[in-house]
Amino acid sequence: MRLSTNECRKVNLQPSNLLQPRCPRSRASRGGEEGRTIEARNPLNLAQLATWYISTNPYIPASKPGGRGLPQILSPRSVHSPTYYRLSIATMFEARLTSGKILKQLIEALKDLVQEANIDCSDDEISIQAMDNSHVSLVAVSLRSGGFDHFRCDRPLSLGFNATNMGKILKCAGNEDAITLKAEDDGDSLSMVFEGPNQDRIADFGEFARGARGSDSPPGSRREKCWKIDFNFATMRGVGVLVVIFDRKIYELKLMDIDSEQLGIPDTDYKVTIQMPSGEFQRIIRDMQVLGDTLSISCTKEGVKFGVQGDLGTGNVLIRQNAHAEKDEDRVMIEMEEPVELTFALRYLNFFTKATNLGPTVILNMSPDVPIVVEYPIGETGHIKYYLAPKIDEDEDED
Amino acid sequence: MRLSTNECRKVNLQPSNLLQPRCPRSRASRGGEEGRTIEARNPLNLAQLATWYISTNPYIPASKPGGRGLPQILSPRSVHSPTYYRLSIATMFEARLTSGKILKQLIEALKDLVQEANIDCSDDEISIQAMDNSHVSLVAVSLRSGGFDHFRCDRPLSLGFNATNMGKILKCAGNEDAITLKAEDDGDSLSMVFEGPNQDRIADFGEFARGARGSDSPPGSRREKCWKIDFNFATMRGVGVLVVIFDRKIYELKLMDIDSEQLGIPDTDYKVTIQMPSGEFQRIIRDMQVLGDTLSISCTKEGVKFGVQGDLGTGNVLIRQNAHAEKDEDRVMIEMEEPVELTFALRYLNFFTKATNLGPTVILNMSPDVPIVVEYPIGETGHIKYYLAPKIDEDEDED
DNA sequence: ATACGATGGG
DNA sequence: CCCATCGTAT
Repeated sequence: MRLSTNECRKVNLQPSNLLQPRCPRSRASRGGEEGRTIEARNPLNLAQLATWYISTNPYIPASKPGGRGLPQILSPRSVHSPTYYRLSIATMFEARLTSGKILKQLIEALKDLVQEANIDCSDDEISIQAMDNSHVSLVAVSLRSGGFDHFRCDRPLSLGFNATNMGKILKCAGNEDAITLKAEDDGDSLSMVFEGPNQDRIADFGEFARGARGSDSPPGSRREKCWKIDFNFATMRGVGVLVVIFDRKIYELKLMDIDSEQLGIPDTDYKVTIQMPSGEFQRIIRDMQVLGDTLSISCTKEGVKFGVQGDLGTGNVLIRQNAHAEKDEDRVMIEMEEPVELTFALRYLNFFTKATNLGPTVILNMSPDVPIVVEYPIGETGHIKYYLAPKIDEDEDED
Repeated sequence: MRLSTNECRKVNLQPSNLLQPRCPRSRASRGGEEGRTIEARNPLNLAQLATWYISTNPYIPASKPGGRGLPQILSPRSVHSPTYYRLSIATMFEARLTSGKILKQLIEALKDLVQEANIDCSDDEISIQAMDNSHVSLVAVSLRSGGFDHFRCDRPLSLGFNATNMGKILKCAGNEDAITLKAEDDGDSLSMVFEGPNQDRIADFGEFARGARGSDSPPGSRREKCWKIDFNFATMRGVGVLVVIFDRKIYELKLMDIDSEQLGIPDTDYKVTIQMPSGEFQRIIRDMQVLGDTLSISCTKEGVKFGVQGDLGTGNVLIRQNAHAEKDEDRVMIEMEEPVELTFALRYLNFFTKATNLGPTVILNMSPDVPIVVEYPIGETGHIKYYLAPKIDEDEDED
């Protein structure tokens, strides 16, 4: 495939520095893949090509015999030789999170509540929306593309997954692993690539070439002169480097078609908004469950009162505004237009607190007679929100 | 209610500095409560009043609509204005432990052995005495009033509780929480108030007043001018301050009537008294259980010998006097009038070691043919003692 | 199989 | 004193 003039401009290359296509545009036998072979006249151009490639296609899948999409460096006698590049551009969706832990925790925060859901990928975010199995509560996840190291989504994609199974696979990722999600438009599986921390060897382009030499095919093989290397891209000391991946795990999760019932999530203004430490909220929910199964949350100017009544006795926790705690995460901030008191099933609130580890803070939004929103912000670029309708007040019940 | 001259003296106020009662003595509708409204001429007097109030009534319950016992500051235009105080003096029993952990551990040390018991409150101590469920052993707790931050018991009170349920509620307290117990004479529940550490905002009286202003009722309400604040009292840098409580949990445990079988606990002189590290004793009991279910404890001039026999083999641990260990808690001290050897069911001794965390030391008292006393001192002002009758010697059995 | 509590180690 | 891992209990 010929690099367009525009592409050459992006990568700051003169078209005259490229040996243009050896291979004509072609479709590989599997999966709508295209191959590129591009020859650069010198290592600088190779670097520029790599930069461009990575910027548009951050994840390069691992080598498989007969595999596809593998960038190959063909016969580079040295970095000073022109180098051929074949690039896969078949990937429709690809997103890399350095902090794979977030993904692990997100699925943990879902899977008790939801069995199956769609991951909806667009060019600016990943989102998940689903009702819980008993259709009592609703959960909505959003991770905006800016929160990823690399993000590419050629067109909107809906990936139906089983949360339990995804949880099982994600348990195979270390907490420190970077996780790359990858799916193709017509695929029936989601690739999850786990890369261990501190296990990458960093090489500049020279070392990269030497490293590549080391991963040569066995002597005498027909492909002896065919160089392959798995790499990822990073910027270090302001200089582009190639990172040789030493530890890579690839899992493929089977996907399924799931009816995406469109969930009407109102974007109401709420009468009260409470921000508090997520751990404290979790503790309150856990403690209250000892005494009963229904929690009342009452917000007044005095603070937020959590109350429960049961056979053993009653519990009441009062949290007061504390907007100036030393640590941000210890702050309790209450915005109130008018007092609100609602009651909820503790069972579901307890499910919600599975998200506690996603961040130091939880935000509760309440208005009379509408579902509470329990929101856990995820860094600066995402959130998981749970919606739960209040129990009907007994008095109203009698009406 | 008028402050008596004596009360004024206690609080170091001249009666002339008080604006005496606006409200006549009255009884609230619920629970035999009395209201006081006292006006002080200046903030210093307010401070003195607070001191006095707190010293006699350390816990101030949270505000409830129409509730009782809430101290109210009425219309304090500034701290320089006279301030009205309404005080609850209905509480019959109230005791505050800064180290709530002690209470948590005490109940943990009871609940495997005893299902229900009475907390007996008198003006100089809290005590619990009960036989275990199978009436084999006996446990006796004493916490003297001096061990509490505040202690008030207007008249003796017997509070029948379920140990499992109290344990559940105490698990809702943090290990660092201060715990206040509170009961009323005619009540059927025990209030347990947990206050977190370092979550109080400390305000001098000026700030206190400003803080109060912020918690005003909604504009236009009838109570617009009625100021409420929950507070506690502390001494900081030698100066009295009011501490605004930011985090307060109130649990009410249902109480029950329990027959208090009067337990004849002999206060014998024992032939041997052994003091040793509680952790070491716990370890011995645990290890001995591996080999058998009966432990012999034999105290001679050589030291204390713990022995067990079973199918797997036998175990023997000898503890020698070591009265001069570097740390007090490592000391082993044996006082012996005459050698004693007794055998006990390990099952019960193991229950007793649930109290290990209450202190570094355990004291064993033994005489021939009478129950052993396993005592865990609690600080300087309390203890938990377990009594267990020795097994009848087989030889005697055969006689 | 999953979910919570308890315990042990950092 | 908090976290993580293990073990139990549903």
